[in-house]
Amino acid sequence: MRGIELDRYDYQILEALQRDARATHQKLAQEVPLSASQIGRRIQRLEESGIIQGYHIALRPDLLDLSVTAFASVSLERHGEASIREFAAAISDLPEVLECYAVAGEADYWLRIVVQDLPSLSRFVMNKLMTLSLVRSVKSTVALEPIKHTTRLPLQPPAR
Amino acid sequence: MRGIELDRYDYQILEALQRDARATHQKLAQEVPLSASQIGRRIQRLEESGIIQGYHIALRPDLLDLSVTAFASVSLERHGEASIREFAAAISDLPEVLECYAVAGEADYWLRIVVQDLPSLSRFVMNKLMTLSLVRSVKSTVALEPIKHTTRLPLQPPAR
DNA sequence: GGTGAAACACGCCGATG
DNA sequence: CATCGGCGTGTTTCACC
Repeated sequence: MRGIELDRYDYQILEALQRDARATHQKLAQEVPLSASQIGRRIQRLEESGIIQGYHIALRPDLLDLSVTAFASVSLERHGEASIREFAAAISDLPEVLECYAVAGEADYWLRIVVQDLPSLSRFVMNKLMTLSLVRSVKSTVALEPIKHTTRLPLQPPAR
Repeated sequence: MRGIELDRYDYQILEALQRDARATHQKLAQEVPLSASQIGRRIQRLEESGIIQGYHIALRPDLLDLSVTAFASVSLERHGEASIREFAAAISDLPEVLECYAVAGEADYWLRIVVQDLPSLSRFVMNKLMTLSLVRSVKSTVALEPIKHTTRLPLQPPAR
């Protein structure tokens, strides 16, 4: 699934936006050797192509009474395509689950969960996760401390 | 570490900004029963208090030649405070590592890694991760498919 | 790539409870 | 006295040339 062709300027724009998503076109024009109007047009193209998915706000969970981050490995009972879709839909409806990936190995899925405190985690795993009909087993681990958390991708600009 | 007191309007603003970080103050004023200028002032306060950490752009990794997401559990040789700080600093310098948490249990740290392809993953783990002096062992797993990925926190608005 | 008009953010004001 | 809405100014964006 390759998108449109990006040149070095597109990559420079993306790098700059990853650093500061609120930079104005004029500010970006100071870093990228293009005019502000060209930068605006390129950003629009990047948005339309889906490369730029959206603009998000980063909140500090600990200041909002969300002090527990946990991980869970989940194994399913069955592995048919319908089961997988059903599980995916159920996970999408759980706001406490911020990330979920299908993985190879011991478990089938891996989740990152954010909740208020340990009792909330317990309630969430017991009442919401394990009660999903397809779930066979859940193994959860509490995060002790966040070391790093970024949304910045390691972009590989073209050599040219 | 509790921050400033937030009322229901602050929560409504945060909810709305989590949905659309580029919403203008006027647009927000249509959802939250406050004037645009008040909303602007509250957002400023939320930024100053650190609750709003920043504004980010969400890029689609698969369209940018970053098709592999992997997870790694890392165990360290020693666990003194200096070792931990050294490891944290080293991880922060690795752009391929997007998330890292200290965890309780079998491993010491858990990482999420994004790279171009499987050979890149192999190179990264072998040459960059395992060569960190403090690392004793690394166990990595490749993500087969992303099911969910959001930055939206499950906010708990006050009852009042 | 540049230029205009419209929309926007932000600081200042008096009013309100 | 903290918080509010309205207004004016400088800035940004976007359609058009």
